[in-house]
Amino acid sequence: MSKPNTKVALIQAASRLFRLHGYEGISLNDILKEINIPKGSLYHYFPNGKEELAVEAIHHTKDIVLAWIEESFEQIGDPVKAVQDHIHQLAALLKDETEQVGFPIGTIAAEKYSTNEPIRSACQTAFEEWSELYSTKFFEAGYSEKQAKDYGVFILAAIEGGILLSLTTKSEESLLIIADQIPFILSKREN
Amino acid sequence: MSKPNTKVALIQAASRLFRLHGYEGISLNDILKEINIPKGSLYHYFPNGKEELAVEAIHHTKDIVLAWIEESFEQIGDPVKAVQDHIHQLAALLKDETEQVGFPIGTIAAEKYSTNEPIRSACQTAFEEWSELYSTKFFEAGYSEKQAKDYGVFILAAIEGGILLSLTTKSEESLLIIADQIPFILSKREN
DNA sequence: AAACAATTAAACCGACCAGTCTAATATAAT
DNA sequence: ATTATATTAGACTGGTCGGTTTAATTGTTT
Repeated sequence: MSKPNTKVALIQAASRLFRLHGYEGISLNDILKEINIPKGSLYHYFPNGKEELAVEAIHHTKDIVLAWIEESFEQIGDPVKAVQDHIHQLAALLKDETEQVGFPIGTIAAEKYSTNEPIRSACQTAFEEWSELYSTKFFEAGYSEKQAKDYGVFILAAIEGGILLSLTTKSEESLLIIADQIPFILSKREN
Repeated sequence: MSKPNTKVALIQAASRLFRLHGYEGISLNDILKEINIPKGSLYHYFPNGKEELAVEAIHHTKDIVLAWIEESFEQIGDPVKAVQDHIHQLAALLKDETEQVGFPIGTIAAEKYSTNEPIRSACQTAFEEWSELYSTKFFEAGYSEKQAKDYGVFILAAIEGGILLSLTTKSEESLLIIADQIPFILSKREN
């Protein structure tokens, strides 16, 4: 009990740095240096080293994003506008040099999906929970069960791709184009 | 002249391995070992080392994908069906263990967009040329200039995101859901 | 065949990697 | 106060990294 602040600080720093540079692009020394913590502490809290820390960092990133999506839906009733709001917030954050969001989960998933099963599994969980959160909101807003599910997957894919394009081109344009298309995608059709 | 087969072999191997494991996930020794080439040859053809090889590998990957998209459009006139065909081929390839497509450009872009300008720039070029190829095809098929451009970006983002989801979840489902939505996205609207 | 350039070959380098280890120190329990 | 436990501290290890260097070899030109 008492104060495992060190463990929390480690997870937060790892979450941020893995988001920005991926799994192989950040060393344990990088993480430790940033928060001034000795290596002994890391291996005390995470006996299985980098992999274990990464899995917990992925869960942490997942929870942050979940809460963030939820917030847009709670503040804005209309699911179409809520998704657009979320994307607009993303675009604004990517522009902001101080806020370094990076490519949440995407980078580490792309790197390790084929070579590290615990990490791939953690990334899958994150994607599934994000997608399911969208689906739940759509279903609650009156979409059919199948449409809610398909749209959840589709919106997540478009946003993930949009973040990657915007980061790579150093421009929010891709994300804004995607936001503009959202109303046409999220229509209640007969099929 | 004559036979710079070694250089081509290096670019092809690098293209494949970077696609699968990213920039930091693959060492020069990994690449050299796979095609049995000594380190001296690599630094003969690529004096600036890993970064220079990566930039050429990115261009190579870009060209492969360009030709591949083009093929779907040439074989199938209707742009909606052509995009669907391309996505279905992608989904099939990801399932096939022998064909290792990985996450073309995406992984290396996600890793290095903020820390290596030559690589970021090469990735941006790839994304732009892919997107513009889609746009050109849409425009030729009668879409308005703005719609053609926006749809090009949107389709690319959705496909990139879909590949990432399918790889991470080890299932073609995400890509198939996206393919099913394509007809509804690519509609000729008044706006 | 002699001279020259292009290419291959691999030993080698300092830097850094994830992970280990032992000791010191703080905190809690008795 | 004393013991036991949790945590901090950082030097250290074997291995791998990207990159360098020098020499051997091949190919081309004359």
